[in-house]
Amino acid sequence: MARRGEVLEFAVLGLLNESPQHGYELRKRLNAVLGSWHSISYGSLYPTLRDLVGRGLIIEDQPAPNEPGAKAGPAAPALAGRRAKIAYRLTADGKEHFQQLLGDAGPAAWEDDRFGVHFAFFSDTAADVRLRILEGRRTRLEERMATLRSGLTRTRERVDSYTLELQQHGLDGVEREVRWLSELIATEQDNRGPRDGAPTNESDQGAQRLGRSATGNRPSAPTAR
Amino acid sequence: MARRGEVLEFAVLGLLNESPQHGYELRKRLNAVLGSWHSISYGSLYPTLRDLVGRGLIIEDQPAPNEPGAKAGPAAPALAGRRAKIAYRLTADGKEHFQQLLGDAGPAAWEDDRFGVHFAFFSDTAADVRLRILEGRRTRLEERMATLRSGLTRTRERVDSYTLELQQHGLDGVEREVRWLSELIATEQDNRGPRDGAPTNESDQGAQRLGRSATGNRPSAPTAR
DNA sequence: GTTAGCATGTAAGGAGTTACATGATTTT
DNA sequence: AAAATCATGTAACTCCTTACATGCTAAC
Repeated sequence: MARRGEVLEFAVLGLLNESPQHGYELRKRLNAVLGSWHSISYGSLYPTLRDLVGRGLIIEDQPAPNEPGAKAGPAAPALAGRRAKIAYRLTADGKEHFQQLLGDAGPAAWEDDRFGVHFAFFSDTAADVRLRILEGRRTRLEERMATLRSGLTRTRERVDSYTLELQQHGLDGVEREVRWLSELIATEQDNRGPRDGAPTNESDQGAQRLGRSATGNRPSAPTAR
Repeated sequence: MARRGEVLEFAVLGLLNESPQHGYELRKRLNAVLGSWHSISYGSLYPTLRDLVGRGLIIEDQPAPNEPGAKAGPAAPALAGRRAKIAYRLTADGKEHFQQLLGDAGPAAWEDDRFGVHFAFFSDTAADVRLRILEGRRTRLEERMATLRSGLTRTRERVDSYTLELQQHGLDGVEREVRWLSELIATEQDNRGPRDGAPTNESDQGAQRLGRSATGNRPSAPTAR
C-alpha cells in the first residue's frame, strides 16, 4: 500500500489543517517546518498527496474551471484551463486522523525524526500532551547522554584526539538539547501552574511567552565574537 | 555498478587502513565513528564489502583453519571450521584510493554527511587539508546561519511561538557549530604557527592538544575530567 | 545440551532523490 | 516574444533497513 513516510504525511496533514493549499506552496512551507536540513522534493510530495487522496484523508479542490471540459477547454483568464492548480484540503476523516496523531504522546513522538514534526504543531496540541512529549524526549536524550558519556570515559586515551573531540562535541550537543527541553518544560509548567489541570481552551495560551530569557547560550553579539 | 554509499565506503576503508578486521567487528567500530545517530546494518555493510572486494580495493583474508591470527581477544579462541571469520584488509589500490579520499579538501568534504567521516580520519589527514576542510565547513555553516537569520526576521510575529522557538533553536545550534569550528581552526593554526607551512611528518602533532579550554559551553565539570 | 552471542549473508522493500517531461502564468 | 517562475507529475535509481536464514562457538 505504498505506505508513504509517516513524518511527511503528518506534516502535510498539519499544514493542510491550517489552510488548504496546493502542492507547490505546500512544499515550501514543508521545508520550513521540517527544518532547513532535509528538503522534500516533488518526487516525494506528489505521490504522498496522491496516497492521502486515495485513503480519503484529503481531497483535491479543483478551482472550478469555467467549462469543466476535460481536455480542450479554452483557456479562460486567471484560474481556468486544462491544468489548473490543485488545492488540497482535509476531509472530515483527515481532520480526525490528524487530531489522533496530535494526541499521540507515546514513544514514537519522541523519536529523533518524529519529535520535530510534533513540536512544529504544538500550538494545536493539548497542553498535557505537549508536556509528556517534552519529558519523554528529554528522558530519551538523557539516556543517550549516559551512553555517550560512558563511551567517552571508556575510550579516553585509547583513540586519537580528533575522534575524542568529535565524541565530546556530540555529547555537548545532546547536553545542550536537554537544557533546551528543560527550559521548555519549565515554561509549560509555569503557565499551567496556578490554574491547575483544567485546560483553558482548545489552542490555549502557554505558547505566548516562551521568552528566551536567560538561556546561557547566545550571550551577546552573535557573529562578531 | 551498485555504487554503494560513499560515506560508508570511506569509513570502511579508513577503519581497514588502521587494521584488518572482519565484518562484525567493523560494524561496531563503524557505528562509533559515524556517530551514535545512524547505525549501519549488516544488510548494508556486507554488500559494501563485497563491492569493495569486487573493485579490488580490499581483499578477504581467510585465516588458515587451525592457525589463529593472533586475535587480541579476552581469551585465545582456537577458531577453525569451514565458516571462519573473514578478515578484510586493504590492497595497495585500496590504500591509494583511501589516501586520495583523504586528500580531498573540496566542497564534497564539507557537506553535512561527508564532513563527519573526514573529521573522523583527521589524524591521517595532512594539516593543510584539515584546515581547508574546517574553513570550508565553517563557511558553509555561516551561509546557512545567514539564511536562517533572515528567515527568522522575516517570519517573526507571523508564525506561532513554537515554530519560532524551533527555528531559533536550530539557529543556536548552527551558531554553536560555527564556534566549535572556529576553535578547532584556531588550534590548528596555533600548532603550525611558528613553524610555517612545512608539514612536520605524516601523522603530525597538532591533534595532541585540542584542549577544550575556554569553550563557553559546558560551564562546570561534566564527567570529572 | 541448550541458550546466548558471534559471524556472515540474502530478499524484499521503504523512503526518499535526481532527472526528466510538460504546461501555465507572470515579468521583462 | 522570450525568459523566469509557478506548478504538476513520472521513472529510475540510491541507499539503507527489516526480517529472515544459516552456522559456529562459548558458557551455563
